[in-house]
Amino acid sequence: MNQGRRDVFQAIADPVRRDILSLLAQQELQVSSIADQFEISRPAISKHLKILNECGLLSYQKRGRERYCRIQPESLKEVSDWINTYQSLLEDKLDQFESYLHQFKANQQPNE
Amino acid sequence: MNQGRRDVFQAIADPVRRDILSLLAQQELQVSSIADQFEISRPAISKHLKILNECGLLSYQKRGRERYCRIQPESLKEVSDWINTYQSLLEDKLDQFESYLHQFKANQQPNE
DNA sequence: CATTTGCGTAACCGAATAGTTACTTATATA
DNA sequence: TATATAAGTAACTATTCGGTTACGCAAATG
Repeated sequence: MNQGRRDVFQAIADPVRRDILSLLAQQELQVSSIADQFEISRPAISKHLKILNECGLLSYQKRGRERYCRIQPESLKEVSDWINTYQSLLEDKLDQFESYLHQFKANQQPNE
Repeated sequence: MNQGRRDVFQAIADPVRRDILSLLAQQELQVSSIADQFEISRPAISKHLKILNECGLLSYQKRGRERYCRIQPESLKEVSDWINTYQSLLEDKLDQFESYLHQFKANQQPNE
């Protein structure tokens, strides 16, 4: 799991981390409440949380001996922006599909 | 780099693969033209292409001895959809920031 | 037809990943 | 104050990843 400055693309590559984020989208949770939702050990969860924290997707707030985790979705903007650079390509594809449909329909009902 | 059914989240986690996609967003390219753009070896590029292909982000078209690669952006929808489930959270954050700004402005100019 | 070119595959390697168990520290509680 | 609980850290392990070099094969070309 490891060290160093973290990349949000890599952080969301792991399905466990995506699941953690989706839990936290509903509500703040302390570490062990998160761990309860998974088969893997608590230390493993701790490491995932650390990674999410290091790339800015998660913040901690300590209350007593508990550590509450909150999702910090702003970093997802980086991914969102990246995806958006392909938006026009995606739309072209949709357009192509649309005109295919149109063509198909025209062929089905040639007298329309 | 390995086997099995591929995950688009993992595919885009690697910066080289993201760079390949951005090259292909401009134009179709054959394998060695792609490899020319990178420091790493052609076999390494081949493996990256294979991964992109396995998760549906890239298609091949063979012409003679050349193999042309085309981006297939539809699979990005999966990521896009996932991001969108956090869109409301992101907007809340923006709202919070906005009302913070509003508050700030109000405090700066109390007689407005 | 010999050679070059384009490209995939195999075998290998070091580093990173994701998990484990064992331990420690700090806070809360009986 | 002794004990239980929350959670991080260390050390270790197996697997995956991203790269390499060496090789093979099919298509183009001299």
